[in-house]
Amino acid sequence: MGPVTGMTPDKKAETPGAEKSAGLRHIQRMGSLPEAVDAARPKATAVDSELADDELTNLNWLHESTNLLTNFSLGSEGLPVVSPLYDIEGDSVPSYPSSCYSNPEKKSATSKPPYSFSLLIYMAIEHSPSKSLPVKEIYSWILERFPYFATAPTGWKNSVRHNLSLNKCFRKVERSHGKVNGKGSLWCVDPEYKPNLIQALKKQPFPSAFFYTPPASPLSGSPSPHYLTSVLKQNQGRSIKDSDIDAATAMMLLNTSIEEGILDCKKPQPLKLSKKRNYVSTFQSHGKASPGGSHFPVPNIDPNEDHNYSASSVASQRCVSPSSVSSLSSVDEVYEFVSEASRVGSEGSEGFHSEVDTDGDDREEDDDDPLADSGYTSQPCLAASDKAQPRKKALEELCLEIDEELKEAAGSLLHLAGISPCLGSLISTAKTHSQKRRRRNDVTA
DNA sequence: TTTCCCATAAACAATC
DNA sequence: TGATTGTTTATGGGAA
Repeated sequence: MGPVTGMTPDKKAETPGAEKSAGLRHIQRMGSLPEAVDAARPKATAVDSELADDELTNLNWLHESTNLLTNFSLGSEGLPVVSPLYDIEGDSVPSYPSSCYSNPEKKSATSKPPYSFSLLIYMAIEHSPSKSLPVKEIYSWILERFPYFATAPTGWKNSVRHNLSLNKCFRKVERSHGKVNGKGSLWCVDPEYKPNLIQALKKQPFPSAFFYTPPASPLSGSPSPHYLTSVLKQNQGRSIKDSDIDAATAMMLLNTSIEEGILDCKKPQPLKLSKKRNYVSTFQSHGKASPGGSHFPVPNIDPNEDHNYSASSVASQRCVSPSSVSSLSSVDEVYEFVSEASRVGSEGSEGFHSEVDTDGDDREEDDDDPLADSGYTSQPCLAASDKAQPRKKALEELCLEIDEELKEAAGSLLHLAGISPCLGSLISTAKTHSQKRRRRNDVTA
């Protein structure tokens, strides 16, 4: 077979519209959880839903998410959250302290990851620095994150390859000439389908631990990741730029960060997640797939048209209306919002410990971890003790640093929320404003 | 019950 | 030659 840089003839044979439809529908289903996981998955309480309704009308979600982002890469026990992609059932990369995952619900490493192969591949590829990986590397990545596959029958590799070949989301790219090792091609995510994959990710049902936030935790009052994913959803149809995708990936990471932070918490109320087949089509060109796909509705790409989601859908499928997200009616509100977000974010970090990579022997890719890209990988934590006084200056610098990161995070989230990029400068200004205010407070304190 | 999605298995060819 | 990679087809289970 000669070098192939595009889709297979089979893929090309389909009409673009049909392909998109197919991709969407397939992705709709990609988040399916295995029964075992589903059984342990929490169901949303009515209160959760109501809160979701209320809170979706303001920017609290962003406020809180900024807080969350502060702890982006910090587990509840100060352990690094290098990746969100561990088995969400609590399995961890062996090199990590098991205490981090000492969850009563923890299952053995034989538990199957709740991600479809498509998502696993997507995450693997997105996690790579070059956003492209050879099959072997994809294997490795999956194995590293999901020990389940270490003991699973080898058929999963076949499935991975099968997915790569059949799934329109993935594209084969030729390795650069002069390659030294390896055979086969690199695989990347087709940008055209990235939004679909992101949507699949954000639709990913999460197990119980994901959504429970202890009231007293620094995440207290934080909206469930669903709030964030709702915002993502709001933008689902837009032409998602790379930055969006990075942010979406960040959200994905955030979700797991939340998980990490709550694994030790009591069992949460169940979260009822419903899935609707609103998208029609398939990534896979199975013979069973409807040919042509002409009868498939065009995927909804208009953020204003949310009819892809049932009004009765759970909070995770609700969208934050653009107006609500953009409800900052004044600069002061923006000031207040950003300032508060930054302040809370900085303070919230107190509850989290220094991120020390206890797993330095593995994954050179950490350097390219999306978390790192987001600037949330590693934030030293200064103990709040008497000794902190001489470190005040350092602490302030740290706060400024964190502020900067928060600003970026907020910017990304605002962008995702559909708020005009012009707000970025506004946020910048607000940031300065908040910093000055904090300094004043420090002085008075 | 039907339809669709997904996982899995298998066969086969091409390439290293 | 064997292993790996990539493609394709078939099939069964689960969910809507």
